[in-house]
Amino acid sequence: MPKYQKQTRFLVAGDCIIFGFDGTEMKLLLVQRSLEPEKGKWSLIGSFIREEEDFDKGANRILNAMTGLEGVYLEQLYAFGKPDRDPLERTISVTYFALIDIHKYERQLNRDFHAEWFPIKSTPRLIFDHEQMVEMAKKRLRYKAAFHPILFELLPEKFTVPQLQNLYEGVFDTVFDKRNFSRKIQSTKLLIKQKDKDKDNSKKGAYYYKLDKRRYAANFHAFLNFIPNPDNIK
Amino acid sequence: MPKYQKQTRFLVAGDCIIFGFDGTEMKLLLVQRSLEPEKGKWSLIGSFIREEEDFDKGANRILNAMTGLEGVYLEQLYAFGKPDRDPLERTISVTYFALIDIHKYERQLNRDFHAEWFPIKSTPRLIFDHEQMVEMAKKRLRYKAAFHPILFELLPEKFTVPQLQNLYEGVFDTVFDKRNFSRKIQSTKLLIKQKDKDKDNSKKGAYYYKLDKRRYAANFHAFLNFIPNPDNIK
DNA sequence: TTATTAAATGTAATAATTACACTTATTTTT
DNA sequence: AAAAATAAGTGTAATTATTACATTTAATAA
Repeated sequence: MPKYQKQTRFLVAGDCIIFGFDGTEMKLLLVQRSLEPEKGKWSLIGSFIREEEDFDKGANRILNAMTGLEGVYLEQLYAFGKPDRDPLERTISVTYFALIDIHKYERQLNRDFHAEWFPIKSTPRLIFDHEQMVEMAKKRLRYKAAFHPILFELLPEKFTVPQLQNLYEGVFDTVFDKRNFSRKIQSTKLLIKQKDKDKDNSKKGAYYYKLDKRRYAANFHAFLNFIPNPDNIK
Repeated sequence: MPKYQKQTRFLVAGDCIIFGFDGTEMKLLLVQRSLEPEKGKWSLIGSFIREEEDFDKGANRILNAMTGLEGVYLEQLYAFGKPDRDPLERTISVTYFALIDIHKYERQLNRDFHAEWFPIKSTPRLIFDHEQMVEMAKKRLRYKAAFHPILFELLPEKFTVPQLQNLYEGVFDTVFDKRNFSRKIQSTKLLIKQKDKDKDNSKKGAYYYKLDKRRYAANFHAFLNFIPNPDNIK
């Protein structure tokens, strides 16, 4: 192992795969790249990691600059490092995936970038290896959601059981029996029923629920096996 | 987002958390560091990533240099990037965990390093953030092993059911009922019973089994929920 | 008032998990 | 040669979780 002095140093970027849910389908927040190469093409949101910040901090900075949000669910996904992934110069990308309540997103916060939500089922071509990153993020999200109540991070404070089911169905790209789904979700005791209903999506209206945040924090790890077989589904 | 030219470049290392199983307990392969800072202290096996290689290739190179092995199970764990994790100069570490058949390891392959197997329950102090890396690797291994038949990677070609149970008990730091364990492992149909027995560990002897590699490859993802609740165990 | 829509709810059959104890093969001891 | 010791190997019943499946209800629109 040689001395530090002889080693090559690399550019390191942070890229964020940002998921949102509009009540009906899963979406991905993308931007049009503002610099060469590939200027104007669709891209994940990213930036170079700065000298004094770690990856978590960098990812939070990137996310905040683009959405104005703080305290968002953010998890390191993978480090991508093919030597030629950026044709201009070798750049490592440490990727994070984020789950945000789409309603809290402030449109066009950052005037320098054109950002847009795309349904995950119809995303545009992305630069470099960003499509591979998105695929990996989708897979990781499925996995995590099969074992932990992570998808609540995508919902507003008040939501209905049918909305929740839509969300799970979107993530797992399947349909669930609503009686079984309801029983299973209720058995977690994470939901607190509200007095009022959402009347926008049906005549009868569906009761609103709130997440029991205390239980959520306490049971996050104990939620395992919500979806028995995420790989086998469908 | 600024131009590439203004950005800082960082050193990037690959570090490997290498697990082995000696038939009785889980072990970790560590080396005494050969360069300053912290020269002579125990450390994970690592090296700087080279200009032309990606992380997977780097991790394989590191592993091969230290053990002589190829085609080993190797999986990216996490990218560690605290600015001060290496006091000499900021260095990113992309970590990998490896599962090897300890019997295939050739002792003192590399004369430059003093490498040693430690029981995972009694490892020495490690340099930098390497202990944190090991903790994360242990946790990831548990998770993965709860859902996929990954632990076979640690076993020799022929092994007995009691050995396999020891392995699972070591990884999950618990004990299982041997009747239930045996039934569950047999139900996967991944084991092929041999005619001969291992007589070293008991008077009666335990039948050897081999892994059905075809089924293993085909069902790796479908093995889910072998251990229902890895977090809750014990 | 009737038709329409989506929400809410229960039960029986099947499958998976758990708890639990004795017999067997072999070697070691007396 | 018999008895003791050791770990391997095996079965069953009780409990719990999962699946499959259809009707009623509340509210609005026609």
